[in-house]
This record gives sequence, structure tokens and C-alpha cells, in this order.
Amino acid sequence: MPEGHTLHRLALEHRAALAGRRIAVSSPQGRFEEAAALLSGTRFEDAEAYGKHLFHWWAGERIVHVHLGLYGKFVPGPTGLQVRMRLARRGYVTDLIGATRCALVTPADRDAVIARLGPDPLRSDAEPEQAWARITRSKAPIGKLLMDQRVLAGVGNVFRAEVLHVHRIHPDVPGLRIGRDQFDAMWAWLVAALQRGVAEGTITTRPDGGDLARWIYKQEACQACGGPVRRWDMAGRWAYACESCQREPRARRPRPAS
DNA sequence: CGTATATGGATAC
DNA sequence: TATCCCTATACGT
Repeated sequence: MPEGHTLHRLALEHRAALAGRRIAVSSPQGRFEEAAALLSGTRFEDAEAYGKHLFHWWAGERIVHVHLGLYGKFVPGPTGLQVRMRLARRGYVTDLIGATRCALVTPADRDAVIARLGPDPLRSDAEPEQAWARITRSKAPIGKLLMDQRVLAGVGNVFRAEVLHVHRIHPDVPGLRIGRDQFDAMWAWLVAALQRGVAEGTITTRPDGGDLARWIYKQEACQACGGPVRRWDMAGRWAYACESCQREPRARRPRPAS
């Protein structure tokens, strides 16, 4: 579930449900117990998302930094699962499960996290120029660059696969071979697609929609041309491409025998 | 019951 | 590049 839209949606939900109130905090599983005891009963000030990171601001400049990782999530509670952090008030309980990070940090720590991140298409203060600067001088494949949170914050495997397919760009194309017009189009598409994800709570990339409607991510056939989808390991994550719709920069030729 | 999979990232070599 | 961490669920035996 968690690409950038998920975290922004959670920030909105938590702000609406919790901000301005004293909130009960606990850690049934025990791994957040000390911080929970410190925070419980104090005032939840605000929630903020940056890329795939979520920050809960509590009274006294205490911040809880949450990163969901690959399979973390907030679920309506109380559950009987392994709950790292439970936030509760009368009428509302949410349970954090499986997060890769849930820690009490300082404002300086939060600033340091954000300093490592590239522009987040969901934030109005985003400067796409910074992402372009890195992409256009990198020979790394665009498929890797889009997943690199230092380049662009919030894009994960689904949005990567979809944005490249929509723009007919092969994941193996080096960043420096991406045209400015292509980057601008991808950025604009990502802004809209991520916003749609925030509104809908899921990643739907095809206009004719339907739940889980995607052009290529986890599809057996390319939803544009019907051709086969190629899937391969790219730095430990599955990359997807339709070799017909998304052309490689240059054909691979067998190395001549020497 | 085991095993594979999941939209991520830090750290070690 | 490899390994490890985080937890639930789907599916095969």
C-alpha cells in the first residue's frame, strides 16, 4: 500500500481525527512502549507527510517519525495484531502494524530526514528543478532514479512502472537521455496521479478506472497494446516494461567474441 | 503446516 | 551487490 499518496492520506486523516486533542498512546506489542508512556495523554498537534515519511507532532516539540516500509500500515483498532503504536481517543482508534520505523525524534532529526529527500510532487513547496538536475546529469537508468528518494520523494514501484509506461519510456533509459519535455510531462502526471491516489486511497492510473486498474504494474498483458509484459529484477525490485510501447534507448547487441 | 509475496530502506561488504 | 528488518496474508501440501 505505501507510496507517497498513502502517507499524505494518513496525515490528513490523523490531523482530522487527532489534532488539538489529548490522545492515548500505547504499544501493545511493546516495541514503542517507552515513548508511548511519555506521549500518552499529551496533545497531538499535527500530522505531516513528506514523501513516504509521516511525522506526528506532539506538544513540547516531540515528533514521532513513522516509515511504513514495504508492508507497514495503519488499521482501524483495536486489533489483536502486533500493534507497535496505538493512538486512541473516544470514538477513534488506529493501530500501527509492521512499520519499518516508528520512533520519537527531535525537530532537528525530522529536518535531517527531509534534507535527504528530493522534491515531493504532493507538496506545494516542491521544486521539480531539483529532481531534473539530478536526472539529467545521471547515467543511471531512469527506472532506478525514479525510485531513489533522494531524487524524487514518494514514488514507489507502482508509480514508477505506470509513469514510465504512460510516457512510453523504457526503465533502462539513462537519466541523462531523458528530455526536458519528457521530465516535465512525467512530473505533471505524477502530481495528478498522486493527488488522485490521496483522494481515492488506492493507485488507479487508467482513466476508465475500476479498482486496481493499471497499465502495466503486475499486469499479464500490456493494457495499451495487449502485448506481453516483461518483468525483471532492477536493484532488488521488480521492473515492468512493454517492449513494444516502451522502447529501449538502443538495442542490446551480443558482445563480439574476442 | 510450510513457503512465497508485498506499493521500502538501512547497513554491511 | 548482499543481507537484514518490519508483519500479514494467500496459497500449496
